[in-house]
Amino acid sequence: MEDWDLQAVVRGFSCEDILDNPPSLFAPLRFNHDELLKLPEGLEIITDDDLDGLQGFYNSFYTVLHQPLSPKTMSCTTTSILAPIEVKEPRKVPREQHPLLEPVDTSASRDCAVRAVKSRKSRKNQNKKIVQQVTADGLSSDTWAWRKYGQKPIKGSPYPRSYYRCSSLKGCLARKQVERSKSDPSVFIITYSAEHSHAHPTRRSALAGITRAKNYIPKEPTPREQESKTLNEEKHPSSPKLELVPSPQAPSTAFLEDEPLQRVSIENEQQQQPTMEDDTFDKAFDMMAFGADLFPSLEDFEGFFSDEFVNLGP
DNA sequence: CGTTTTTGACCGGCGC
DNA sequence: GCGCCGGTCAAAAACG
Repeated sequence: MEDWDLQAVVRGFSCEDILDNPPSLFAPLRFNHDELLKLPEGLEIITDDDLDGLQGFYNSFYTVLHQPLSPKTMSCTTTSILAPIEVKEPRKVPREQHPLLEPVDTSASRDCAVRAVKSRKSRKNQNKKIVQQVTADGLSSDTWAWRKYGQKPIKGSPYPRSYYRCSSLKGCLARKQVERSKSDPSVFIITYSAEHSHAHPTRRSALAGITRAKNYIPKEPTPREQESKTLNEEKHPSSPKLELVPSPQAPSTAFLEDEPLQRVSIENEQQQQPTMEDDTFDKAFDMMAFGADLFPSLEDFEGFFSDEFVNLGP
């Protein structure tokens, strides 16, 4: 990976930037297997089939949410894998003329994308713990919604440890522990474990962008969508249609403000600090997970894309 | 009334 | 087997 100069390619690539900046949210993305082979993490779960699936899955998003770039603008993406392309003069081109957007098998694409994302998540959930030290008034730098489920006195410390789980989505494995430092009571030690299995609930602009795109597609309301929230959650506990809405309150962190004091360490069997490459791929996979969460079933996925703007056939 | 917090009970891992 | 410890569960209370 030493000779893998992604930095020039991905400089400025930020998940938040992308999600907050609709023109580049789903810029064309080329998954080049030869180049992916040089990446240290995430690669091992990507087979050729997965790669094709990810490519098609991603391109489906791009096709629907943004009009394809002109071939001239597109040419600069041919040697990069994760380059968000600045959209200067977007113009609509027929799908069959687009150099990167090939016919998509929605079933295979979505399955491959979901499989790849889940595989990656399960690996990461087993290994990574992230420890932060924050000031007393700086505990809320993470804007996830947490629910406290326990508190225990800790041997050797006069302060108890509080246990939190993510309250945004049933089944989310994300955990968080908070305890006051015994050596410096003004500092709180936060330990995160596992990862969220859903999109960040506060990515408002991204959701707005998705909503706007979906509004372009006439869609008959399904009986499921007309059910009450309670009934929906009983039948579809992991449905993101409800959970993606920003949580109106996060009591466990509502009193917290400001930025974290510092990141202390990342406890991981394999790596101490995420590299630029790893971080970039994490964000790319976050985007994939965001898409996978948005469409909990294949029916949702195909219903979203099978419209007059996208020709899914060969 | 739905959601979150509190808090004692419970459980599994570990060392002796 | 026993006790300790950390993590989780779940019923009741509190909250908005």
